[in-house]
Amino acid sequence: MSERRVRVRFAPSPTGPLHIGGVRTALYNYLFARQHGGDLIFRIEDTDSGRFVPGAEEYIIESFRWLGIKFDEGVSFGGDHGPYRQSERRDIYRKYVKQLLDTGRAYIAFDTPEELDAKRKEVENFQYDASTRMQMRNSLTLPEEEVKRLIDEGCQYVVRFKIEPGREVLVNDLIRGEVRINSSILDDKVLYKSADGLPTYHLANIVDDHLMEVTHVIRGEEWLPSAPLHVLLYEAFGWADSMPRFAHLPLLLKPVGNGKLSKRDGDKLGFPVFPLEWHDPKTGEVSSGYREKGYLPQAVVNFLALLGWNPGNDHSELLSMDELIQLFDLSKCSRNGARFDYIKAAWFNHQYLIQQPDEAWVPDFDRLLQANGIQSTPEKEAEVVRMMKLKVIEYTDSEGNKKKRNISFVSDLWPLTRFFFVAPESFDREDKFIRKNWKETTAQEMRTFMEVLQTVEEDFSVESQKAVVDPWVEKSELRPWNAWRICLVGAGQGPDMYELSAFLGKEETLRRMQFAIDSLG
RNA sequence: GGCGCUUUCGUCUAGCGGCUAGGACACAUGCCUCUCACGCAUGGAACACGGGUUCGAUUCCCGUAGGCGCUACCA
Repeated sequence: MSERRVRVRFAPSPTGPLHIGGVRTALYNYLFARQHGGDLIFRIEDTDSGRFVPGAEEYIIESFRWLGIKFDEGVSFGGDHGPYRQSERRDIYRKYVKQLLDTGRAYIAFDTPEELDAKRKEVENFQYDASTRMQMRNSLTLPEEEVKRLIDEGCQYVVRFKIEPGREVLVNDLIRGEVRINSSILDDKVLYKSADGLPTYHLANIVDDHLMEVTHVIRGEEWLPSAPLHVLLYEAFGWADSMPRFAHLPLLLKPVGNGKLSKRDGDKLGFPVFPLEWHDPKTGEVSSGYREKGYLPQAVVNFLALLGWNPGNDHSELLSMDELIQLFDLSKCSRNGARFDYIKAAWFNHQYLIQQPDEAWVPDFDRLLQANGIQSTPEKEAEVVRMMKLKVIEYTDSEGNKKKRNISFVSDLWPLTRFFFVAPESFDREDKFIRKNWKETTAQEMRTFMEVLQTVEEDFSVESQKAVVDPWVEKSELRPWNAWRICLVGAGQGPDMYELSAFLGKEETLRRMQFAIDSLG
């Protein structure tokens, strides 16, 4: 094999938002291209005019921009192998369809979709191939003048690939090894439709990959059955020598149940299957996206990379894009479908989230508070984030060990920070923590404690409180912490009590205590 | 139905003829602590089945069963 520059492509169809499985395919192409110092091409396969969805192309481009997957050429990226939109390459395809027709590798068929449907109903397992094509209405069975007349009359037709039966076709797959199939089971695939003057996927795909000098075709396993057809097409064009290598990736499966991952699964189990939120222009339906759910792009990339590929035992599973590029290896891709584990996806996000600086959280946290009807200031929010990171995300325990909390998304913070902004309105006497920490004598103790707090300086800083409270705690031998926490939080959670009361201020702290005493008695 | 791909803990996987079958997520228990879904420690948990090949199979081959995909004038 000659030393060609590695060129791969990701070629979605703009029929809607980009599925997460497609994202993984693109990612693998990107990793492969980068590792080999090659090019990644972005091609739009819009040969099915009926399924075109406005905005899909822009959505896909924005998704990759967010994820940090960069293309070297293609739609919106430039390059000298264009145009990269298949609907703009009609003349090119026409030329190659003619070549196949002229060399007798393809023929014109006039059978209407209705006729074919009828045939399929009539004959069980009907297939348009060597065994049946001589009974159909095509340029093989009709006289030449008749064919010409039909075309001149504007009769719609398709061009079919004439598959030679009884041949063993070999597909050499980088992941699966040699796959052999007999050409007799292939049907005479439609390559071109006169109705819209566009080729089908198969023809356009081969012509474009050849013209764009693609060296490796890395795509989903759903294409494996048609790979032999593609091999045959390369041969028919006389391009067998420069045929790309194939690699068919395992599919992403539902987290539970049978079948491949679908949009429905995301809705049902509450995780996104699209990188970005998508507003369907036709139905108005909104599908959630990883970005809007609070995922970090590095986490999505890391998680996806490991779904169907693994660098082996000597590596951490936390891998940056650069590390992925270095480690990626097609031959180490697994061959069986991978269930989509959204719980683990959240764990990856946790890992990347806690590495972020405090400031990075504030805008998202602010949005979270606003969504919950809280008016606050950026300074206050930054203070809460600091406290939560200190206590909840990362803190040092009594033995000096660094500890971390399980926050997967900034939005997880709301139930953990609500009490900073909203005073407890009621208390659940059945709550384990409250039952254990609020006894008959507690109300009286809290009253006494309030008197002590009254004497703290008005600034109510942590230091001012400690100066007064610590000695009192030591002398009185009371341990007010848990009961105090009930007063201020209403439950057994939250940061260090001094920090919390300092944040709330003297007035609010005492107010909440009085309320708890009145409520719980 | 036909054709193809596939089969290691619940999940993602390591393993490429000889291992107490390893890791990660999840789960359970314990420790720590003024609370918490963290951290640390510990634990339970897998080679689909049946034949071969071999001194020896999780590993190689063949069946069976299960899973997945394709079977359009969609990609």
